[in-house]
Amino acid sequence: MAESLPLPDLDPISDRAVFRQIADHIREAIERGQLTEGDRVPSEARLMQHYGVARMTIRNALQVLQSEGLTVAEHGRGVFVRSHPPVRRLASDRFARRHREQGKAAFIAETEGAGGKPSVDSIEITETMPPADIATRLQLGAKDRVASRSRRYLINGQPVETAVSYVPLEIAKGTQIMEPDSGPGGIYARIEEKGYRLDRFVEEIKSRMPLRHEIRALKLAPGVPVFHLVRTAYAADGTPVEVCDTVMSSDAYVLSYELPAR
Amino acid sequence: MAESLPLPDLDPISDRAVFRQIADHIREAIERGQLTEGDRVPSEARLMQHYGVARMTIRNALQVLQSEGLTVAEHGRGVFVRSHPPVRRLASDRFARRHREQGKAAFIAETEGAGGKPSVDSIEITETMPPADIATRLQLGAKDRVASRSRRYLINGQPVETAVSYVPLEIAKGTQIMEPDSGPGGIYARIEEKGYRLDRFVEEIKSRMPLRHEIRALKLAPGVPVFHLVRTAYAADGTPVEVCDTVMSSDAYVLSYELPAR
DNA sequence: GGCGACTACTCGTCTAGAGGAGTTGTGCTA
DNA sequence: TAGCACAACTCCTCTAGACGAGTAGTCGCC
Repeated sequence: MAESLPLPDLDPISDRAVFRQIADHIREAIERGQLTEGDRVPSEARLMQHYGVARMTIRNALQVLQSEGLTVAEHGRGVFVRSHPPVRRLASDRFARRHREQGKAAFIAETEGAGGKPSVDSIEITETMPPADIATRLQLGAKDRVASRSRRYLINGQPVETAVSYVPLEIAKGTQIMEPDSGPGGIYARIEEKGYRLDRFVEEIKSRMPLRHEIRALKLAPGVPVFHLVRTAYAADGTPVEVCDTVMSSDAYVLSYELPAR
Repeated sequence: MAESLPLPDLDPISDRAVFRQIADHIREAIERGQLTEGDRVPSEARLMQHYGVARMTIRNALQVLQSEGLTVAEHGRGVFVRSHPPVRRLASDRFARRHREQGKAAFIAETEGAGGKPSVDSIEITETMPPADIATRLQLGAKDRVASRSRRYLINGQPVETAVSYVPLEIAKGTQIMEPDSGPGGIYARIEEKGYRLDRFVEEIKSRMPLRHEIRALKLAPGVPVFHLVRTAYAADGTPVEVCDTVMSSDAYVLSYELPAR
């Protein structure tokens, strides 16, 4: 290869499809470090020449790597090895009361702690009927309404998470929960001020490929899955007081939990 | 469509690529429930006829859906809407001491509780040098060796998880940890018998697309991401006594954690 | 020096074919 | 009736082109 990337030739005996063999070669170059983050993969034209195959065969190979999340194609520039930005921890004490008492919302505290610049975006507050699964989690009746707060979180300008919180209207009404700025300590602080002492949270985590609107909202590269996390907050008497439905770029997060051995 | 699936026509004005429009149509049919789990998507030939486009264009559209995890192609049979098998919870009390005292390993207890048939597979026990990140987590020196137990978990014969546990050799030596059957209550019970009272676990979760060997080992459908979970077990004095590195099909699991509000 | 046009290179989309291989049902044969 | 051969249908791989559109560097003009 003129670009000094030594790709092997095709194995004419193998019954592995040609485009897969080519994908294998490039993948191995990445795994061996011959191509690293941000490097450009040889162009389609070069690869066609090297392997002596049709363009569609090369494109199939590149498609494999892209859907594995190893590369990104940039129109007019080339195909590049994906960079894996430093990940951020979601510590399991992120909802500790002491943080609320210091007036910091979890996301802000956490991001600043990791040396990033947090920002929040697209805040929308509405009064609506909750989706059925949210209503179930909040133990609401068929006619009960909720306040929903949706927003998008960014670190250094890069979107990493979208979230929608649902709070029974009865609790949210007349508080700063209904306003874009939910005040010091965030909505959990407001809920506690209303007399509901928070007792525990339950988080349920799924992992899946993003839907189209999620790819847009989080500017996800192809082949990056998302965490879909639903957190329910319970008051001391066992009543659920909030459900937060969040979708996170799996690139940006390592989730961390501590479990007692009891 | 002869198959009674009413797909709209292409929008000749839209500047959205034809193959994307076609993917959109099929995706919407799935989302609206016109095509449900296990249903066959109209064949390439039918779609070519319906839309009046070339075969590669149809294949591109189907490729989009496949990489979104919505469909699976079966050679010689057709393209089918993926089924999402019932998911299983990983309750946050799965490592509670009471379970160990009842003699059940976490996986067995949990799966039977959910009405599934658990089995374990490919158990291999070796004495080796641990990978660097594992050594760090176990706070081992450069020459310390570990016992590694790798195995694969199945539910009703379907592989769902691979796991490798690393235990410092000093702890594992001479115990049932070195044998395929680690005895009642699993290796945590053995570690406690050796005098290390387990205090807490820390779990770190990433989500990513599977590597090739993981696709094979877990029989993953295309477009299914995996959870990569690393759990470290700490004794009461703060010493790490085990690290377990597991890769789970995101299809088979919803992870669930409970956090105190402290 | 600054700016715009041009050009070479990149990936994106699409066409129109080809042969291959796996699956399934039909219908004939033994 | 059991079993096998075959046909029809499916998706898989690959070729050889076409045009479009985004990017970036060069070069000449003002």
